[in-house]
Amino acid sequence: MSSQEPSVPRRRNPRGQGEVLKAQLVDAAAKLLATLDQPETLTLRQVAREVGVAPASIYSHFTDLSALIQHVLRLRYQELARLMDEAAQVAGPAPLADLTARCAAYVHWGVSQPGHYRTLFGGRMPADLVPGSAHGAGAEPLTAVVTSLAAAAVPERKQPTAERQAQAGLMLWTALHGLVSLYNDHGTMPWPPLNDLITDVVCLHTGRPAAETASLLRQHEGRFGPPTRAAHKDRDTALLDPSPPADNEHGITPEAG
Amino acid sequence: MSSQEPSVPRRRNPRGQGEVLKAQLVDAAAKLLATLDQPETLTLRQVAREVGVAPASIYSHFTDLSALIQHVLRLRYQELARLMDEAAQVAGPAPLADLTARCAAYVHWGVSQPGHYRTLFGGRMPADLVPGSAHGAGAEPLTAVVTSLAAAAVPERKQPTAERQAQAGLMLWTALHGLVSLYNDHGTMPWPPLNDLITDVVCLHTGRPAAETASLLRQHEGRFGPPTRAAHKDRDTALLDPSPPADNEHGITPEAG
DNA sequence: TGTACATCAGTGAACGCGCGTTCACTGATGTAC
DNA sequence: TGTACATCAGTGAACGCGCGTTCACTGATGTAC
Repeated sequence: MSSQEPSVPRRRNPRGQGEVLKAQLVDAAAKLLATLDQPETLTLRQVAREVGVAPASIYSHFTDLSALIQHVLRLRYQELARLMDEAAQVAGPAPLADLTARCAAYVHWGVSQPGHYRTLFGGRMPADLVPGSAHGAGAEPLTAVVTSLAAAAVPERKQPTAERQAQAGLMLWTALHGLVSLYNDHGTMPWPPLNDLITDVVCLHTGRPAAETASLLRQHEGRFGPPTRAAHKDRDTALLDPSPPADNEHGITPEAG
Repeated sequence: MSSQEPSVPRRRNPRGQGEVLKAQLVDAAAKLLATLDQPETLTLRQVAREVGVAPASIYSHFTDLSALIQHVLRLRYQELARLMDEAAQVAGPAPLADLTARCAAYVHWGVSQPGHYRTLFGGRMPADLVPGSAHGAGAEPLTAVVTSLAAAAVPERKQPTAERQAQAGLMLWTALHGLVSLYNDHGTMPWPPLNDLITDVVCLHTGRPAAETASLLRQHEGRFGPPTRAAHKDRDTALLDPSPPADNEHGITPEAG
């Protein structure tokens, strides 16, 4: 779709504005990572085509496709951290509100940008493209969740040691990650509304009643767009219930029989 | 390592034994899917090399690389279903024992065969290689877990409607999936023992006390090998704690700074 | 005011690679006569 | 018992593709004299 733009062959940037192309490359790579069915197959030539530039031109700005991708990665981690922090600020200082807001922001970001989520947390990028160190920025938002969970848990669930608190946080993170991953990868399943699932996760891990979390979640309505997925892949798999539900907007029949 | 075997150039199978190569191809593909860092990049020529055969020879037995992979997929789903059922049989008829056994089998299979787990549940195989329909066999073991959970939950957690039971099962599955995925993808993190995490998941989702599940899990010791990962990737990422713990067998320092 | 020059922002063609797929083929072996 | 033939189980070379990377280059534009 955006692969050919021969109509406007792109004017060369004026002298001193070389950085403009760099920004365009970052934007194009981000768009492709978000869009591609398999972000891990992103190629240097795809980025060049997207911008309308010769493949060799990328080397003026990045040593590598790897350097470009890592640049985008860092931006996405920052974006996610910012979104989670903003949601928490809107929610107010109460621990459960803080936790709910952060979890909701994480999940909604993950399902609205499946390609980016996969790139950051899917562990699928080739090691030579994205070394482990590139993920360091992912730690910050997660430690915030651990802290928040420790404060929000119901009294009889409070974890005595820091180690137990870390494990509880880890469990919450694995739950959120599993939710986003399966939601993105198996889109044709008859999923309940996303907010119901987020409510469930938060309740399970804090011990707080569902009504409390659910009403907190309603505060955020509109912040993350509609509670249902925006872009639906019809290539996805149906594991639990292969027959499409009648009254569900996710019920697209897979054409592969 | 197994890429070159020119010493024994492979004897052609005798007449009537053409199916032998077919089995070898399936074995080789399975081995590569289990071994490869990125199973989704498996190529037809890799399989041919692994067996020591010309790439064209594969077409005598499968129309496609896709057909070969789908064949392997079906076998893996069957294997996982069998392992979960066997574990449940050993555990006995008590609902919590049944559930714990199935969950433990799922998680241990997933972390002992990261490549296969990714292939089956990672949602990463290109759509043209693995259509959604190929995952149909994954439904059976999961519905068994849903049933088991509905029976094992503590009285005040019993879900009233079938719909709510399905959602509870979905949540349990997402938790297990998140656990296996993160464990496999972020191996350098200081993970607690796997059985502690399985215990946590089962407790969170049933409401049963931890001691009960933990003792049930001990029954299975030895069934799944040691509770710690067998093969450790040092390319993995460190999200929560980048510094290697002193007394932890997972603490391999990533060399990428 | 004119002009030589340096620099900037890229280009275009080429390279070698591994890939999926095709096609005509080969050589051993069983079988009919 | 001998021999022509059909079949089986593959092979080997070639194709066109997209890829990352390299290299010498081009053409506009600012700057020093």
